[in-house]
Amino acid sequence: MIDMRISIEPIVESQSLKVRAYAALKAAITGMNIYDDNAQLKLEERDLSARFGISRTPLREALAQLDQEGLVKVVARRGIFIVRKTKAEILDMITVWAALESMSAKLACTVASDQAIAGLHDLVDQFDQCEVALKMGEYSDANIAFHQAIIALGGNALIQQITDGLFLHVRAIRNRTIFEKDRVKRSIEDHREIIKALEARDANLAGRLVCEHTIKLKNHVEKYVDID
Amino acid sequence: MIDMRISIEPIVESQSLKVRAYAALKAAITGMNIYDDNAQLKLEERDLSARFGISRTPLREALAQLDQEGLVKVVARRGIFIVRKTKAEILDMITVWAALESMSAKLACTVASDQAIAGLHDLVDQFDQCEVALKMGEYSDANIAFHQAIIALGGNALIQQITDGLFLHVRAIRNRTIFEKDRVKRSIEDHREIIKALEARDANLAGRLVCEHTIKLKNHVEKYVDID
DNA sequence: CATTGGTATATGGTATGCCAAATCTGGTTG
DNA sequence: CAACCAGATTTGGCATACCATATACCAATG
Repeated sequence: MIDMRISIEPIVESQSLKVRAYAALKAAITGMNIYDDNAQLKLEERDLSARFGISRTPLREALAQLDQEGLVKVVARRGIFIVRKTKAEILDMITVWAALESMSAKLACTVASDQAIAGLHDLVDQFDQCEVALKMGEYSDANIAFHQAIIALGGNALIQQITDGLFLHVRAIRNRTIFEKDRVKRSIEDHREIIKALEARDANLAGRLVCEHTIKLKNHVEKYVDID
Repeated sequence: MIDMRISIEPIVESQSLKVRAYAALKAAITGMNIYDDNAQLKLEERDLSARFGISRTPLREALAQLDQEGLVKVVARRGIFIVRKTKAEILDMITVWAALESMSAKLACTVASDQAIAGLHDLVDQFDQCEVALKMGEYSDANIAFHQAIIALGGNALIQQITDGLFLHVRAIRNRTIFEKDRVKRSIEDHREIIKALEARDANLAGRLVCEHTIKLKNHVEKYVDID
């Protein structure tokens, strides 16, 4: 018997103002180069609520969430400030990234399908093209996309959630990162080796390679990125 | 010349009501056995604000923060619910724990002082006494204290922050965890070996031992803990 | 002119009230 | 008796007004 019910989409449950304000603010903050010297880092509740056309209450809740995530800092009777992470904090984040992606790679060796692993090749190829383009931004995004893919293969939702937050911050310093063609080339080689290890289902090797690869980035940032 | 200035302590800047409400709620929630079958899992804003003697606004902000941390879930026009993590989520948490503590152990091999590492022996000894007491609660707390100590040795503040949040949830299921004397004994042996590896500054070994040790816990929880 | 103390303003924190949707309750109806 | 409907109640979302304090500005003072 044919299903006679008309197809009903649930009415777009318009998200709460808080959620929408949160998304808008997060997009705005992560979209700007906060590490530029002339970046505007101060915000005001009343100004923002007026510009969003909502009251301060849901806006404050969105700001509180961003505060907890470390993107802004709300100071009583002073203002709301977009947070620039210190170099030490960025290095700590990359360390966490290394640990979690390494674990994901190990997990992927048992849980990921051959097909899913094979999909990584495309990402490396895109990455390779960015190398030609020699643009830091695209390079960085393609690089992060590859690592997010490995993390997704591990199937641990919490790791994905944590690292998504980290990537936001690491991404923000890319304009402060020296672009070296050699480093990109070596990076691509690393990626190809990682894929090989995953395909061989060699958990120890994959975990080690991923960790070492990200620690290389950490060392690079430590040496060549100048923030604070 | 004597310093004639009177000694002035900065006035204790009383924290905001939001912060205090957050702390009180968090303590209350983590202090109760939310996995007990007859646990009260529903809260109400107005009831809580009345009992705390504050208005709903700061209370709501505290609840929103707990919501983001995953301790409660605020549902519009339904209520506020204390969140019971699913078994899969707990397992994911333990996996993250394993990855981050393993990384901390590796870091500790280079950054921790001999003295700091030596301090771990005391924790194992306390742990050993808890074995005699055969109480799940004390065992669990002493166990977590040991692992937090290793994480502290790594010196990565972000890892500490993330794992502190995880331990809250893992701690909450301890009453659902079967207490096995054999497991405790093997656990203590593991701990002593981990200390040895740290003292030998063998980063690879320490990292591996810590990871394997926590994965054992994960497997134990997977097999013997019944929640959901 | 430099210093100092008061005052106005800016700005995040808090209290309160209303709104809309979900739920509950009691009675009506077939 | 079951199904159902309407109004009352519950409850989180939101807007608004007021509060307290950090800062800026200005006048009084030497």
